[in-house]
Amino acid sequence: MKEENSFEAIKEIFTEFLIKNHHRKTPERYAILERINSFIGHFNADLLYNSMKVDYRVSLATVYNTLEILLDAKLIIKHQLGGQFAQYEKAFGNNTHHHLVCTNCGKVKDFSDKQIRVAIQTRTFAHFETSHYSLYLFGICSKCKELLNNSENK
Amino acid sequence: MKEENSFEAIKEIFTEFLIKNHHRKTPERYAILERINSFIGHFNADLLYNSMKVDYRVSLATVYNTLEILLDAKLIIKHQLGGQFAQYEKAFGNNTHHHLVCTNCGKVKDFSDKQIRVAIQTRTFAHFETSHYSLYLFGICSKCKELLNNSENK
DNA sequence: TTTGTTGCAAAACGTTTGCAGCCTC
DNA sequence: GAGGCTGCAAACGTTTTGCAACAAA
Repeated sequence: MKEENSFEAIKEIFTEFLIKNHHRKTPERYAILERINSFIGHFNADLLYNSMKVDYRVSLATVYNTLEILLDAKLIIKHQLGGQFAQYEKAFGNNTHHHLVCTNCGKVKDFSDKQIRVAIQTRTFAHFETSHYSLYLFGICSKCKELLNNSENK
Repeated sequence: MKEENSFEAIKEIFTEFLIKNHHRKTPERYAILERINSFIGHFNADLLYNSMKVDYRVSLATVYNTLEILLDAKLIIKHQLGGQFAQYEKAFGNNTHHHLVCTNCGKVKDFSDKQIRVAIQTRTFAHFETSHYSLYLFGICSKCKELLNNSENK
């Protein structure tokens, strides 16, 4: 029940952002926001575009355009990890977390750690005003470790 | 005096890495390592290539190839920040640090914080073996803040 | 009516790859 | 001499752009 309401609230935030920045409230933009809301975890522009195409006529250019606006509105977060393509993530509904990135398969998992979060958030700087942060731990996930061990022992 | 010696040590580490991994010790690879050693702070592949071109005949492909090897040898670190291109950084001669990234001008500054470092390094996971990490704090640097304030007060 | 937004396709960008010749080993 | 490495240029995949038609304001 709460889910339904909170997405309505997100749409409202988006609408307000569009009005304030003199952007138009096009159906494509709301359709994309809605699709993003249905995603769990990370996604990329291509995944989003292909998922839209199934039941909604929209161009890749519009997808990128809308992602840019959602980024400005701080409704999504952008990650630049592998190098090949950017990954995105909802910034609503999930609290601050950190990322485990497998350097073998590229998969990203989230975790929370209060001690780390507090250590970072309490740090201030004389000549820098922090707005947000990203923490990535790189390594090997258990699934890949198993695979690598097996291939070595053959 | 220490500088000279330590770079000789770096070259030796590189040589050992090349031998161990059955790579050839080509003059291009050493020339690139030497140029990287002369850099202060972050650099990218294009900057490195253009800097080499001035006095050394080398192709962009070789630059990328060598960066890949140096990455494997853990002599450099790769950052994916803006999205457009990758940035690199020497991993020798400077200890672990974190990054302040200005979202206005894109400049990157380093800082160290023992409390943050310890909090991250002591965290372990049941299904993930951490090898290294990256922490980026995004915000506005004092120079940009001044500029933005001025333009608002006009 | 104005002008921001759309879809489409072509272009741009950093990076990777294929290949013939070269040079370590 | 064998095969890894080089330079060159073409190819790659993601993202951006130019443009005419469209539709929100």
